[in-house]
Amino acid sequence: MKERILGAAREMFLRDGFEAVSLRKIAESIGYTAPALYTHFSDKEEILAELCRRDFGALAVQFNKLARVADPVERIFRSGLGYIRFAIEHPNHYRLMFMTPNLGKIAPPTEADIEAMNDPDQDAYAFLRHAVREALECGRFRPEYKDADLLAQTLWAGVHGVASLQITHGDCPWCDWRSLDKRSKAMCGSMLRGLLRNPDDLEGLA
Amino acid sequence: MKERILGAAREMFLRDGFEAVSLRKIAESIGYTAPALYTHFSDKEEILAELCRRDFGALAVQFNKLARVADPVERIFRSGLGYIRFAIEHPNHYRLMFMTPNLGKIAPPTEADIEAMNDPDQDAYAFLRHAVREALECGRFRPEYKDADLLAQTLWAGVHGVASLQITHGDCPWCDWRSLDKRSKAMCGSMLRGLLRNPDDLEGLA
DNA sequence: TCACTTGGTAAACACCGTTTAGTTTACACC
DNA sequence: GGTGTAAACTAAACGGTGTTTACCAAGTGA
Repeated sequence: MKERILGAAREMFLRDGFEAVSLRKIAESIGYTAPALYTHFSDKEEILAELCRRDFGALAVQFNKLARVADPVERIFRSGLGYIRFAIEHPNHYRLMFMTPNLGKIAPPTEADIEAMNDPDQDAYAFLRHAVREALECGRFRPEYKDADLLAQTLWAGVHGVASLQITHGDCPWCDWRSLDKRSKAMCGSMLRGLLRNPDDLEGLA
Repeated sequence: MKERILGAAREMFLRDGFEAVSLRKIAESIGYTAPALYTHFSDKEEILAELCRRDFGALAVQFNKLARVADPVERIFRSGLGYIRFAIEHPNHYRLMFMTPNLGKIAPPTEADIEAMNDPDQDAYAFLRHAVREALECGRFRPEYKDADLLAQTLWAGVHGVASLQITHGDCPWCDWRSLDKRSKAMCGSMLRGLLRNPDDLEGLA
């Protein structure tokens, strides 16, 4: 039934990418025929959307394991590096979740979703925002930065930029890339130092 | 002939996106039939690649007009904001050029391309690297940052992150985005300040 | 027993990128 | 001038796609 479809679809999407997987192949791999999928999903994109909804939580779990550090600034720094590593280790998964503009048409979040969105254990963005808020409350950031959401969104954009450029153009012969490790640390280091009230807080991390 | 194909393809790609445009529609719009395109291009992606090759230069031109500022740090800051604005004003164009992983298979750059790649007037990345190098030579950056390419790539990734997240998830009901303007300035401001030897250099820009 | 829903199939529709075969055109060469 | 050849184009087809339609079989409640 529904779970088998999602399982097969996830495996194939992650291995071959969204566009390379056809409904016929998904159906065949679990012994069904293509139109059968339409009794459970309204179209191909809804399968993708359902997978994304579920896997956002999994990313957050990995996040929490990865970055249980007392100091919020160090936690943000490590989260950034971990985020990029996650993206590069699961490029198709990452592309599915953060580089495909198909979430605009999915249903708006339910109340349960909103609750999960605010739980740092279930949502990676909430995890980041929580750390930012902690650092803000300790007065670690410069006084002109007060909005935890703005800062979290900016930090997220920074690591997303490194990750997505690597995924789409990492092997482009036109680009003379520095190593991904250097770029990741330069991004997390420079962005964070630019936010900090005392730039020396970053000593020993970069 | 070839120019008419490219002209029609550019217009349709930018209006409807790469996947939504079929070879038949391109051909029909200029009075040809689909297989005729294969006389001039080996496949659909080659049309895209040729368009990208040409339009990279146009972006650089817009860049040069936009940011003729003496101070290299201010120039970098303004370039970043201009870059994001360009991306958001031409989202399909931007997606074509920087968010589609199809440039790996196009031919490696020729000698003329390499020359253009190093000319700040013709290549936006060279423009950015040139400004970074200038700032480096003036001793504006912290001593641990010495590699102009690494810094240029990091700055590029930062603005690309803001732009691409806005394009793919800008109207996502799950995300409670701050304004694009705030996010752009927070990105360029924090990243640049984190690189600067004297953070006060940024006063009056943000 | 009978209506009705559920979950599936086979066939078809309208496309897609691409290939093949054949046709027209123009131009170089003996 | 006749002829061979290459280029530019078309009509038809191939295999594939997401999706719809029509139909069918099993289960369920009245």
